[in-house]
Amino acid sequence: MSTETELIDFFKALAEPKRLKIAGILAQRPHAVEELASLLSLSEATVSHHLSLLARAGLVRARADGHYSIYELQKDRLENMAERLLAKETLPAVAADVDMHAYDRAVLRNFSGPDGRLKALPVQRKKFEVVLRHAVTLFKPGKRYTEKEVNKLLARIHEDTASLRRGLIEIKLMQRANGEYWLAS
Amino acid sequence: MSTETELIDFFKALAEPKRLKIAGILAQRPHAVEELASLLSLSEATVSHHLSLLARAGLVRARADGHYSIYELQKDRLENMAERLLAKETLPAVAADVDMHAYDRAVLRNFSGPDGRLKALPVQRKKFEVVLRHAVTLFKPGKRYTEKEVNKLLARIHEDTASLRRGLIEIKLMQRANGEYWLAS
DNA sequence: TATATAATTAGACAAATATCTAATTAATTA
DNA sequence: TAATTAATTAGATATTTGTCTAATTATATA
Repeated sequence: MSTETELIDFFKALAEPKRLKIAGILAQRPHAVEELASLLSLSEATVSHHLSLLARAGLVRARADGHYSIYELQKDRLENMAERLLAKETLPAVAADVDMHAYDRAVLRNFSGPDGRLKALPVQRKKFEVVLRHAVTLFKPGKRYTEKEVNKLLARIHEDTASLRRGLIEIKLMQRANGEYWLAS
Repeated sequence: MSTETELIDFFKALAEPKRLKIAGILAQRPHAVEELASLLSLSEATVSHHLSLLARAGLVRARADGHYSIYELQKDRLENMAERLLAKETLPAVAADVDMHAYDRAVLRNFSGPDGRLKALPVQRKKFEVVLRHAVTLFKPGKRYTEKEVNKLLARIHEDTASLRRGLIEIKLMQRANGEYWLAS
Protein backbone atom coordinates (compact mmCIF):
# COMPACT_ATOMS: atom_id res chain seq x y z
CA MET A 1 0.00 0.00 0.00
CA SER A 2 1.34 3.43 -0.92
CA THR A 3 2.16 6.02 1.70
CA GLU A 4 -0.60 8.14 0.28
CA THR A 5 -3.44 5.64 0.70
CA GLU A 6 -2.05 4.71 4.08
CA LEU A 7 -2.26 8.32 5.21
CA ILE A 8 -5.71 8.82 3.69
CA ASP A 9 -7.02 5.69 5.42
CA PHE A 10 -5.53 6.86 8.69
CA PHE A 11 -6.98 10.37 8.51
CA LYS A 12 -10.35 9.20 7.20
CA ALA A 13 -10.60 6.71 10.04
CA LEU A 14 -10.25 9.41 12.67
CA ALA A 15 -12.02 12.22 10.80
CA GLU A 16 -15.51 11.15 11.85
CA PRO A 17 -16.80 12.06 15.33
CA LYS A 18 -18.23 8.67 16.24
CA ARG A 19 -15.10 6.86 15.09
CA LEU A 20 -12.83 9.25 16.95
CA LYS A 21 -14.92 8.60 20.03
CA ILE A 22 -14.57 4.84 19.53
CA ALA A 23 -10.82 5.31 19.44
CA GLY A 24 -11.10 7.37 22.63
CA ILE A 25 -13.08 4.65 24.39
CA LEU A 26 -10.73 1.91 23.25
CA ALA A 27 -7.80 3.99 24.48
CA GLN A 28 -9.13 3.31 27.98
CA ARG A 29 -9.68 -0.42 27.61
CA PRO A 30 -10.82 -2.98 25.00
CA HIS A 31 -14.56 -3.29 24.37
CA ALA A 32 -17.00 -5.58 22.55
CA VAL A 33 -19.05 -4.27 19.64
CA GLU A 34 -22.23 -4.52 21.66
CA GLU A 35 -20.79 -2.35 24.42
CA LEU A 36 -19.61 0.31 22.01
CA ALA A 37 -23.04 0.38 20.40
CA SER A 38 -24.58 0.99 23.82
CA LEU A 39 -22.09 3.68 24.81
CA LEU A 40 -22.53 5.57 21.54
CA SER A 41 -26.26 4.99 20.97
CA LEU A 42 -25.63 3.40 17.60
CA SER A 43 -26.74 0.12 16.08
CA GLU A 44 -24.26 -2.74 16.20
CA ALA A 45 -24.18 -2.76 12.41
CA THR A 46 -23.03 0.85 12.34
CA VAL A 47 -20.38 0.25 14.96
CA SER A 48 -19.21 -2.78 13.04
CA HIS A 49 -18.84 -0.63 9.97
CA HIS A 50 -16.86 2.03 11.83
CA LEU A 51 -14.61 -0.61 13.32
CA SER A 52 -13.86 -2.03 9.91
CA LEU A 53 -12.61 1.38 8.78
CA LEU A 54 -10.50 1.76 11.91
CA ALA A 55 -9.15 -1.75 11.31
CA ARG A 56 -8.31 -0.97 7.69
CA ALA A 57 -6.19 1.88 9.00
CA GLY A 58 -4.50 -0.53 11.39
CA LEU A 59 -5.76 1.40 14.41
CA VAL A 60 -7.78 -1.40 16.03
CA ARG A 61 -7.67 -5.17 16.03
CA ALA A 62 -10.34 -7.72 16.99
CA ARG A 63 -9.75 -10.63 19.32
CA ALA A 64 -12.44 -13.35 19.39
CA ASP A 65 -13.81 -14.33 22.80
CA GLY A 66 -16.80 -16.64 22.70
CA HIS A 67 -19.11 -14.99 20.25
CA TYR A 68 -17.82 -11.60 21.23
CA SER A 69 -15.32 -9.64 19.18
CA ILE A 70 -13.21 -7.69 21.59
CA TYR A 71 -11.64 -4.74 19.83
CA GLU A 72 -8.49 -3.10 21.11
CA LEU A 73 -6.65 0.03 20.08
CA GLN A 74 -3.27 -0.50 18.41
CA LYS A 75 -1.27 2.19 20.13
CA ASP A 76 1.86 1.25 18.19
CA ARG A 77 0.15 2.12 14.97
CA LEU A 78 -1.03 5.46 16.31
CA GLU A 79 2.48 6.32 17.48
CA ASN A 80 4.02 5.21 14.23
CA MET A 81 1.69 7.39 12.16
CA ALA A 82 2.25 10.39 14.43
CA GLU A 83 5.99 10.00 14.02
CA ARG A 84 5.66 9.85 10.28
CA LEU A 85 3.78 13.12 10.38
CA LEU A 86 6.70 14.63 12.22
CA ALA A 87 9.17 13.37 9.63
CA LYS A 88 10.07 16.04 7.07
CA GLU A 89 9.95 13.76 4.04
CA THR A 90 6.44 12.38 4.52
CA LEU A 91 4.31 15.21 3.18
CA PRO A 92 6.47 16.09 0.17
CA ALA A 93 6.36 12.39 -0.80
CA VAL A 94 2.60 12.65 -1.12
CA ALA A 95 3.04 15.23 -3.87
CA ALA A 96 5.77 13.29 -5.64
CA ASP A 97 3.48 12.37 -8.52
CA VAL A 98 2.32 15.95 -9.10
CA ASP A 99 3.73 17.43 -12.29
CA MET A 100 5.29 20.56 -10.89
CA HIS A 101 5.59 22.12 -14.36
CA ALA A 102 1.90 21.92 -15.18
CA TYR A 103 1.41 25.55 -14.19
CA ASP A 104 4.30 26.78 -16.31
CA ARG A 105 3.05 24.86 -19.33
CA ALA A 106 -0.47 26.19 -18.86
CA VAL A 107 0.80 29.77 -18.73
CA LEU A 108 2.96 29.35 -21.83
CA ARG A 109 0.11 27.71 -23.73
CA ASN A 110 -2.17 30.58 -22.77
CA PHE A 111 0.15 33.24 -24.12
CA SER A 112 1.34 31.35 -27.21
CA GLY A 113 0.18 32.18 -30.70
CA PRO A 114 -0.11 29.66 -33.53
CA ASP A 115 3.52 30.24 -34.61
CA GLY A 116 4.83 29.13 -31.20
CA ARG A 117 5.93 32.62 -30.24
CA LEU A 118 4.16 34.51 -27.48
CA LYS A 119 1.30 36.81 -28.43
CA ALA A 120 2.28 39.10 -25.59
CA LEU A 121 4.52 39.13 -22.55
CA PRO A 122 2.55 38.53 -19.35
CA VAL A 123 2.05 41.55 -17.17
CA GLN A 124 1.69 39.56 -13.97
CA ARG A 125 5.04 39.12 -12.36
CA LYS A 126 4.43 35.46 -11.53
CA LYS A 127 3.62 34.65 -15.15
CA PHE A 128 6.38 36.75 -16.58
CA GLU A 129 8.76 34.66 -14.51
CA VAL A 130 7.34 31.53 -16.09
CA VAL A 131 8.32 32.98 -19.46
CA LEU A 132 11.78 33.79 -18.16
CA ARG A 133 12.28 30.23 -16.89
CA HIS A 134 11.28 29.08 -20.33
CA ALA A 135 13.53 31.59 -22.10
CA VAL A 136 16.57 30.58 -20.13
CA THR A 137 16.47 27.10 -21.68
CA LEU A 138 17.59 28.66 -24.99
CA PHE A 139 21.07 29.18 -23.62
CA LYS A 140 23.87 26.68 -23.07
CA PRO A 141 25.75 26.41 -19.79
CA GLY A 142 29.24 27.85 -19.85
CA LYS A 143 28.85 29.62 -23.18
CA ARG A 144 29.30 33.42 -23.47
CA TYR A 145 26.89 35.45 -25.62
CA THR A 146 27.04 38.98 -27.03
CA GLU A 147 23.96 41.12 -26.54
CA LYS A 148 23.19 40.71 -30.23
CA GLU A 149 23.24 36.92 -29.92
CA VAL A 150 21.08 37.07 -26.84
CA ASN A 151 18.52 39.19 -28.65
CA LYS A 152 18.45 36.88 -31.62
CA LEU A 153 17.65 33.89 -29.44
CA LEU A 154 15.07 35.73 -27.33
CA ALA A 155 13.33 36.97 -30.47
CA ARG A 156 12.13 33.40 -30.99
CA ILE A 157 9.97 33.93 -27.96
CA HIS A 158 8.88 37.53 -28.31
CA GLU A 159 9.97 40.68 -30.11
CA ASP A 160 10.37 42.63 -26.87
CA THR A 161 13.82 41.16 -26.30
CA ALA A 162 14.87 44.04 -24.06
CA SER A 163 12.25 43.18 -21.40
CA LEU A 164 13.18 39.52 -21.53
CA ARG A 165 16.89 40.31 -21.26
CA ARG A 166 16.35 42.65 -18.34
CA GLY A 167 14.13 40.10 -16.60
CA LEU A 168 16.67 37.33 -16.93
CA ILE A 169 19.33 39.45 -15.28
CA GLU A 170 16.94 40.72 -12.64
CA ILE A 171 15.91 37.35 -11.27
CA LYS A 172 19.49 36.17 -11.66
CA LEU A 173 18.90 33.45 -14.20
CA MET A 174 21.66 35.08 -16.27
CA GLN A 175 24.61 37.26 -15.51
CA ARG A 176 26.26 40.09 -17.45
CA ALA A 177 29.66 41.77 -17.50
CA ASN A 178 31.49 43.78 -20.15
CA GLY A 179 28.68 43.42 -22.64
CA GLU A 180 28.73 39.62 -22.36
CA TYR A 181 25.95 37.38 -21.05
CA TRP A 182 26.05 33.86 -19.60
CA LEU A 183 23.90 31.46 -17.58
CA ALA A 184 24.08 31.87 -13.84
CA SER A 185 25.22 28.61 -12.29
CA MET B 1 -12.63 25.28 20.48
CA SER B 2 -12.74 21.86 22.12
CA THR B 3 -9.99 19.32 21.64
CA GLU B 4 -12.49 17.13 19.91
CA THR B 5 -13.50 19.58 17.17
CA GLU B 6 -9.88 20.58 16.80
CA LEU B 7 -8.92 16.96 16.14
CA ILE B 8 -11.87 16.39 13.83
CA ASP B 9 -11.03 19.50 11.80
CA PHE B 10 -7.41 18.40 11.60
CA PHE B 11 -8.19 14.87 10.45
CA LYS B 12 -10.94 15.96 8.07
CA ALA B 13 -8.62 18.48 6.48
CA LEU B 14 -6.08 15.82 5.58
CA ALA B 15 -8.50 12.96 4.93
CA GLU B 16 -9.25 13.97 1.35
CA PRO B 17 -6.75 13.08 -1.43
CA LYS B 18 -6.71 16.45 -3.14
CA ARG B 19 -6.28 18.30 0.15
CA LEU B 20 -3.52 15.98 1.29
CA LYS B 21 -1.81 16.64 -2.02
CA ILE B 22 -2.17 20.39 -1.51
CA ALA B 23 -0.45 19.98 1.85
CA GLY B 24 2.27 17.95 0.11
CA ILE B 25 2.83 20.66 -2.48
CA LEU B 26 2.88 23.44 0.10
CA ALA B 27 5.38 21.42 2.13
CA GLN B 28 7.83 22.11 -0.69
CA ARG B 29 7.16 25.82 -1.06
CA PRO B 30 4.28 28.34 -0.86
CA HIS B 31 1.96 28.58 -3.86
CA ALA B 32 -0.83 30.81 -5.18
CA VAL B 33 -4.35 29.43 -5.59
CA GLU B 34 -4.06 29.64 -9.36
CA GLU B 35 -0.91 27.52 -9.38
CA LEU B 36 -2.43 24.86 -7.17
CA ALA B 37 -5.46 24.71 -9.44
CA SER B 38 -3.17 24.12 -12.40
CA LEU B 39 -1.08 21.48 -10.64
CA LEU B 40 -4.13 19.55 -9.47
CA SER B 41 -6.41 20.06 -12.49
CA LEU B 42 -9.10 21.62 -10.36
CA SER B 43 -11.03 24.88 -10.65
CA GLU B 44 -9.82 27.78 -8.55
CA ALA B 45 -13.11 27.76 -6.69
CA THR B 46 -12.57 24.17 -5.62
CA VAL B 47 -9.01 24.83 -4.53
CA SER B 48 -10.20 27.87 -2.61
CA HIS B 49 -12.71 25.70 -0.82
CA HIS B 50 -10.09 23.08 0.06
CA LEU B 51 -7.75 25.76 1.33
CA SER B 52 -10.43 27.17 3.59
CA LEU B 53 -10.79 23.77 5.26
CA LEU B 54 -7.02 23.45 5.64
CA ALA B 55 -6.97 26.97 7.07
CA ARG B 56 -9.75 26.18 9.53
CA ALA B 57 -7.56 23.37 10.79
CA GLY B 58 -4.70 25.84 11.14
CA LEU B 59 -2.59 23.93 8.63
CA VAL B 60 -2.18 26.71 6.07
CA ARG B 61 -2.19 30.48 6.13
CA ALA B 62 -2.64 32.99 3.29
CA ARG B 63 -0.37 35.93 2.69
CA ALA B 64 -1.61 38.60 0.24
CA ASP B 65 0.74 39.59 -2.58
CA GLY B 66 -0.80 41.82 -5.23
CA HIS B 67 -4.03 40.13 -6.11
CA TYR B 68 -2.50 36.77 -5.35
CA SER B 69 -3.08 34.84 -2.15
CA ILE B 70 0.06 32.97 -1.41
CA TYR B 71 -0.69 30.03 0.84
CA GLU B 72 1.94 28.45 3.03
CA LEU B 73 1.98 25.35 5.17
CA GLN B 74 2.07 25.92 8.94
CA LYS B 75 4.59 23.28 9.92
CA ASP B 76 4.33 24.26 13.58
CA ARG B 77 0.70 23.31 13.61
CA LEU B 78 1.40 19.98 11.98
CA GLU B 79 4.08 19.19 14.53
CA ASN B 80 1.93 20.29 17.41
CA MET B 81 -0.94 18.05 16.35
CA ALA B 82 1.37 15.08 15.81
CA GLU B 83 2.76 15.53 19.28
CA ARG B 84 -0.69 15.65 20.77
CA LEU B 85 -1.45 12.35 19.09
CA LEU B 86 1.58 10.90 20.81
CA ALA B 87 0.44 12.18 24.21
CA LYS B 88 -1.35 9.51 26.25
CA GLU B 89 -4.11 11.76 27.52
CA THR B 90 -5.36 13.08 24.19
CA LEU B 91 -7.49 10.18 22.98
CA PRO B 92 -9.11 9.32 26.31
CA ALA B 93 -10.09 12.99 26.62
CA VAL B 94 -12.14 12.67 23.46
CA ALA B 95 -14.31 10.06 25.17
CA ALA B 96 -14.62 12.03 28.40
CA ASP B 97 -18.25 12.89 27.71
CA VAL B 98 -19.24 9.28 27.01
CA ASP B 99 -21.35 7.79 29.76
CA MET B 100 -19.34 4.70 30.56
CA HIS B 101 -22.22 3.11 32.46
CA ALA B 102 -24.68 3.24 29.57
CA TYR B 103 -23.98 -0.38 28.70
CA ASP B 104 -24.50 -1.59 32.27
CA ARG B 105 -27.77 0.29 32.56
CA ALA B 106 -28.98 -1.09 29.24
CA VAL B 107 -28.22 -4.64 30.33
CA LEU B 108 -29.98 -4.21 33.67
CA ARG B 109 -32.98 -2.62 32.02
CA ASN B 110 -33.16 -5.52 29.58
CA PHE B 111 -33.25 -8.14 32.28
CA SER B 112 -35.48 -6.28 34.71
CA GLY B 113 -39.09 -7.13 35.31
CA PRO B 114 -41.77 -4.62 36.30
CA ASP B 115 -41.05 -5.17 40.03
CA GLY B 116 -37.45 -4.01 39.64
CA ARG B 117 -36.02 -7.48 40.20
CA LEU B 118 -34.36 -9.39 37.37
CA LYS B 119 -36.51 -11.72 35.30
CA ALA B 120 -33.50 -13.97 34.86
CA LEU B 121 -29.78 -13.98 35.47
CA PRO B 122 -27.87 -13.38 32.23
CA VAL B 123 -26.10 -16.42 30.86
CA GLN B 124 -23.46 -14.41 29.00
CA ARG B 125 -20.50 -13.92 31.24
CA LYS B 126 -20.08 -10.26 30.25
CA LYS B 127 -23.66 -9.47 31.19
CA PHE B 128 -23.64 -11.55 34.33
CA GLU B 129 -20.72 -9.40 35.46
CA VAL B 130 -22.83 -6.31 34.90
CA VAL B 131 -25.36 -7.76 37.35
CA LEU B 132 -22.58 -8.53 39.83
CA ARG B 133 -21.26 -4.96 39.65
CA HIS B 134 -24.80 -3.83 40.35
CA ALA B 135 -25.29 -6.34 43.18
CA VAL B 136 -22.16 -5.29 44.97
CA THR B 137 -23.62 -1.83 45.56
CA LEU B 138 -26.03 -3.38 48.08
CA PHE B 139 -23.21 -3.87 50.57
CA LYS B 140 -21.44 -1.34 52.79
CA PRO B 141 -17.66 -1.06 52.92
CA GLY B 142 -16.10 -2.46 56.09
CA LYS B 143 -19.22 -4.25 57.29
CA ARG B 144 -19.25 -8.05 57.83
CA TYR B 145 -22.25 -10.09 56.70
CA THR B 146 -23.40 -13.62 57.51
CA GLU B 147 -24.38 -15.80 54.56
CA LYS B 148 -27.99 -15.41 55.58
CA GLU B 149 -27.72 -11.62 55.47
CA VAL B 150 -25.99 -11.76 52.12
CA ASN B 151 -28.75 -13.91 50.68
CA LYS B 152 -31.43 -11.63 51.98
CA LEU B 153 -29.87 -8.63 50.23
CA LEU B 154 -29.20 -10.48 46.99
CA ALA B 155 -32.76 -11.75 46.90
CA ARG B 156 -33.81 -8.19 46.07
CA ILE B 157 -32.12 -8.72 42.73
CA HIS B 158 -32.91 -12.34 41.96
CA GLU B 159 -33.95 -15.47 43.78
CA ASP B 160 -30.88 -17.42 42.67
CA THR B 161 -28.79 -15.93 45.43
CA ALA B 162 -26.30 -18.79 45.36
CA SER B 163 -25.17 -17.93 41.80
CA LEU B 164 -24.89 -14.28 42.68
CA ARG B 165 -22.93 -15.02 45.84
CA ARG B 166 -20.57 -17.35 44.02
CA GLY B 167 -20.06 -14.82 41.22
CA LEU B 168 -19.22 -12.02 43.63
CA ILE B 169 -16.51 -14.13 45.24
CA GLU B 170 -15.25 -15.41 41.90
CA ILE B 171 -14.55 -12.02 40.34
CA LYS B 172 -13.23 -10.82 43.69
CA LEU B 173 -15.81 -8.12 44.32
CA MET B 174 -16.37 -9.73 47.74
CA GLN B 175 -14.30 -11.89 50.06
CA ARG B 176 -15.23 -14.69 52.41
CA ALA B 177 -13.70 -16.34 55.47
CA ASN B 178 -15.20 -18.37 58.34
CA GLY B 179 -18.71 -18.03 56.96
CA GLU B 180 -18.45 -14.21 56.88
CA TYR B 181 -18.62 -12.02 53.78
CA TRP B 182 -17.32 -8.48 53.16
CA LEU B 183 -16.53 -6.10 50.30
CA ALA B 184 -13.11 -6.47 48.73
CA SER B 185 -11.25 -3.21 49.03
C1' DT C 1 -11.40 56.16 -13.90
C1' DA C 2 -12.34 51.95 -16.46
C1' DT C 3 -10.76 47.40 -17.41
C1' DA C 4 -8.55 43.12 -16.36
C1' DT C 5 -7.24 39.61 -13.14
C1' DA C 6 -7.01 36.47 -8.80
C1' DA C 7 -9.66 35.03 -5.22
C1' DT C 8 -13.71 34.15 -2.77
C1' DT C 9 -18.61 33.24 -2.19
C1' DA C 10 -23.17 31.41 -3.58
C1' DG C 11 -25.88 28.00 -5.51
C1' DA C 12 -26.52 23.61 -7.86
C1' DC C 13 -25.44 18.92 -8.57
C1' DA C 14 -23.21 14.46 -8.21
C1' DA C 15 -20.38 11.32 -5.53
C1' DA C 16 -19.26 9.51 -1.07
C1' DT C 17 -20.65 7.94 3.30
C1' DA C 18 -23.07 7.35 7.97
C1' DT C 19 -26.89 5.08 9.41
C1' DC C 20 -30.62 1.88 9.73
C1' DT C 21 -33.24 -2.70 9.05
C1' DA C 22 -33.04 -7.28 7.47
C1' DA C 23 -30.51 -11.34 6.27
C1' DT C 24 -26.55 -14.22 7.15
C1' DT C 25 -22.73 -16.27 9.69
C1' DA C 26 -20.33 -18.10 13.68
C1' DA C 27 -20.39 -19.57 18.26
C1' DT C 28 -22.83 -21.01 22.68
C1' DT C 29 -26.23 -23.06 25.50
C1' DA C 30 -30.32 -26.00 26.30
C1' DT D 1 -29.56 -31.07 17.50
C1' DA D 2 -32.29 -26.88 18.01
C1' DA D 3 -32.53 -22.35 19.77
C1' DT D 4 -30.12 -18.21 21.20
C1' DT D 5 -26.84 -14.64 20.74
C1' DA D 6 -23.01 -11.39 18.91
C1' DA D 7 -21.16 -9.98 14.84
C1' DT D 8 -20.95 -9.13 10.11
C1' DT D 9 -22.76 -8.29 5.52
C1' DA D 10 -26.21 -6.58 2.15
C1' DG D 11 -29.26 -3.26 0.62
C1' DA D 12 -31.70 1.16 1.15
C1' DT D 13 -31.85 5.96 2.46
C1' DA D 14 -30.59 10.47 3.99
C1' DT D 15 -26.76 13.43 4.99
C1' DT D 16 -22.39 15.23 3.89
C1' DT D 17 -19.21 16.89 0.86
C1' DG D 18 -16.31 17.61 -3.46
C1' DT D 19 -16.87 19.88 -7.65
C1' DC D 20 -18.40 23.03 -11.04
C1' DT D 21 -20.34 27.57 -13.04
C1' DA D 22 -21.74 32.14 -12.14
C1' DA D 23 -21.66 36.21 -9.38
C1' DT D 24 -19.05 39.17 -6.31
C1' DT D 25 -15.01 41.33 -4.21
C1' DA D 26 -10.47 43.18 -4.12
C1' DT D 27 -6.38 44.53 -6.35
C1' DA D 28 -3.55 46.09 -10.19
C1' DT D 29 -2.83 48.05 -14.77
C1' DA D 30 -4.03 51.10 -18.77
